Amino acid sequence: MLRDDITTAIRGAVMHELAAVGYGRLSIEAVARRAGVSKTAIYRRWRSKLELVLAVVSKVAVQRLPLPDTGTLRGDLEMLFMIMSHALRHPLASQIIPDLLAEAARNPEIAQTLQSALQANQHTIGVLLIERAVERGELPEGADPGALMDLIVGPLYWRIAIARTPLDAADLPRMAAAVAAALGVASEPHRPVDSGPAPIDTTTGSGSNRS
Amino acid sequence: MLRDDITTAIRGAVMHELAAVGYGRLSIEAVARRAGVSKTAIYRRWRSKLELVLAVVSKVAVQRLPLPDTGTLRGDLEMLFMIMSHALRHPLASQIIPDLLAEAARNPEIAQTLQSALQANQHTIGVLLIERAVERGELPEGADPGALMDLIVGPLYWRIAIARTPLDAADLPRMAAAVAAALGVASEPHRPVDSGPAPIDTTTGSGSNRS
DNA sequence: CAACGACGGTACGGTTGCGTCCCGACGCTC
DNA sequence: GAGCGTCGGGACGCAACCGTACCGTCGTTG
Repeated sequence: MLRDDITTAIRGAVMHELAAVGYGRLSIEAVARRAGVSKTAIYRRWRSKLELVLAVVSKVAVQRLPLPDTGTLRGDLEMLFMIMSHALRHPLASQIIPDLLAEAARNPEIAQTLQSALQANQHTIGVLLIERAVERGELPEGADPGALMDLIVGPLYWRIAIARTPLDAADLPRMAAAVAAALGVASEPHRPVDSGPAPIDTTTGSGSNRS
Repeated sequence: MLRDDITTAIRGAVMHELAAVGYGRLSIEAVARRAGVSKTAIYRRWRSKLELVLAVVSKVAVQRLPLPDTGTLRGDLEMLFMIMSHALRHPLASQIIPDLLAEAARNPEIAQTLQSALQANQHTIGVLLIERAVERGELPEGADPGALMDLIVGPLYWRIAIARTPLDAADLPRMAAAVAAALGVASEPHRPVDSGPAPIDTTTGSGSNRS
């Protein structure tokens, strides 16, 4: 029986090492050093660096985010943003996630693992949040969660993980409101592009308004 | 005098190598091999891997994107999205950019270089696109380009570089419309958050609707 | 209490990359 | 056409890491 405490130490070391040097430069030796463990201990548990990282990351990524129903799309978004920004603020997460996502562009196995993890959360978010909004009448039916996902997670992810501009908690409601508006527009059934320079209805404009 | 053709070959090799293995695993030897050049040729031009990459990337990143005035915020966004998606579709760019952005989280020099490059484009986008919209009356004055940037580039970047879902060109207008709506809401002057579970107006709701 | 089995740790050969040094080749100048 | 300066290429010593084989230890079982 493999000792749990050592397994745990390895897991932690992988996370820290991943954050410190990234997947590309992650070395088994460094993980072993940081964990205060021998390389053999690691090779006994996982066959390769890829397997090790995938296992550790999967274990962490599976943790679902709770997403309470606030009663409104905007409220749900605000809540989601708070949770996301909290999660992405973790120094480990904010370094590991972009790194692995970049690595996923090269390594199909990593891509698939992340895709699965992402898909899980996507369902938490997509199915829950969006379908809730549809049921409330805040979004029209037939809204495609996949297409809306970009609008939901894109801005916050960019802000925190890419631009890394400090994000005041007070900014989240504003962002939530903006995204809610975007979702309204994006999920409208196809409408002809009002060509030309006519002033635009920046709000959801035509149909599909609630209340 | 250093031979230009060799310098060019090195630059190309760096880009390809960067895309293939990422910054973390980029090795001078591999660059030299791919460029069909000796290591000395590289060390004569740059002192280290970091300097090499920064120089090559800076050279590429400086190229500004043209951004014609279409007459409307939505049109400008659509145009911008087309340009961005075109640029991000390049296999090299779509692998190098996320990789370097992830690396920037660890390496301050890379962060600063990218920040500069990003800031340049940010001004192209922010000052041009947003101020144009303000002048047209499509956005209220005092809109903070920095805060709006997340809404503009976040969704498309997420879609192409992170989720890597195929993006139909026909989807861009929809996304542009959605983002335009988001910008309208986000740039509204502060308004009290309607607290509580009262049904929320997911659109811009109260005032400030144009047209 | 003895023997077994599974564990973690150390040591090893092989590989890869770093950064440098030296050499032959090429072009330019007088 | 001879000499000089600069270039690119190959080789070297050094360090890190990979994956494995072997060794001592500990807990368990009969």
